[in-house]
Amino acid sequence: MDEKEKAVYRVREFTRFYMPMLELLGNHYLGSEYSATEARVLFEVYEHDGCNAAHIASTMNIDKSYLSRIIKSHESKGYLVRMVSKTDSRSRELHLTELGVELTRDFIRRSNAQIGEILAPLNGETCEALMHALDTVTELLKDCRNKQNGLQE
Amino acid sequence: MDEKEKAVYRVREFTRFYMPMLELLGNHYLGSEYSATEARVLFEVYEHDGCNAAHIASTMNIDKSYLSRIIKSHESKGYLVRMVSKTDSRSRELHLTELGVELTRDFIRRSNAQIGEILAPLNGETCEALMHALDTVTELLKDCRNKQNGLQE
DNA sequence: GCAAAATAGTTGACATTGTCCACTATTTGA
DNA sequence: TCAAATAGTGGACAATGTCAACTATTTTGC
Repeated sequence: MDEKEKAVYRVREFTRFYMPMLELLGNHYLGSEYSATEARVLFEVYEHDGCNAAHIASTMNIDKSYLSRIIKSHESKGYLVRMVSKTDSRSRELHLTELGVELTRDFIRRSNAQIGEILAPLNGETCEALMHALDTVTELLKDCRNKQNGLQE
Repeated sequence: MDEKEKAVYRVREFTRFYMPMLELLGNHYLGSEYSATEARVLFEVYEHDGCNAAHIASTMNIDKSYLSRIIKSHESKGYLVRMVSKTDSRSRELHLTELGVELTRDFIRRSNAQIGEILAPLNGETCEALMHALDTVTELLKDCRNKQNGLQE
């Protein structure tokens, strides 16, 4: 097993450990009454106010008809509003309502609380170490991605 | 924002980056015709030959009736066999068939290939760095878990 | 040893989640 | 200006997951 194979094995092993640890598996978002997909749609609009369904469908990689229904449901619950775009009347700009913003922020709070609970035993030093290690992983993987895109594009 | 809050934020940020990077979202396992759940069941039996459904249900945290049907389906496709346990006749030991082992190994090969492709630009040195960083993250998070379980149990 | 509780697994009914295809309306582009 | 592309909707359906009831065992407490 050479270095590269070891690293691949290690990434797989890490993933198997990391995902269940953060309870990222399963369908309900942080034990809320909303599915992970429903929550992510709200999150997407929260972060990209005024985006349209096509944007969400492509970034989340989900079916547009499915998304259409999720958006409809969010609208009916008063979490977001749709406004016909002025530049393209096929497209509707999505905006969270105050209620939707509240709900989304509550998701974020709960997610923070959950992770905060997991990290509770860390002290200043180990916090630093964790963040540093996460930075390293992120940098290395981003480098990989950039180099590959650089070659292809 | 204190150290702890920074770390929590950093973990969330990392997760948002890491999961899509490895294409861990979505329902099909590595573009196969099997769902992630179906594949994970095979994987579980592959790693724990002779385990029973209860073991899988608890480690995967899925409904036993759902699992019962997945196992039935795997059996009907010839991927595994069930044998009544000699020590507990309520329980059935699960064993992959040769075909099931083949399929599972193929999943692992494909997963390795996929991750290998992502890691392709790494060299010996950066491989080491990545593995070391993953080890650090794993250790720190495991410590958190152990300390918390230590307090509770 | 025995009744009650717990456990392994199955099944039916159902709810949720996601996919596929056809369709309208609009915009883009040759 | 007309064909192709894009945004979004809706119907039909398939896949995925949940809940409760049930049988057959095993374990537990007495």
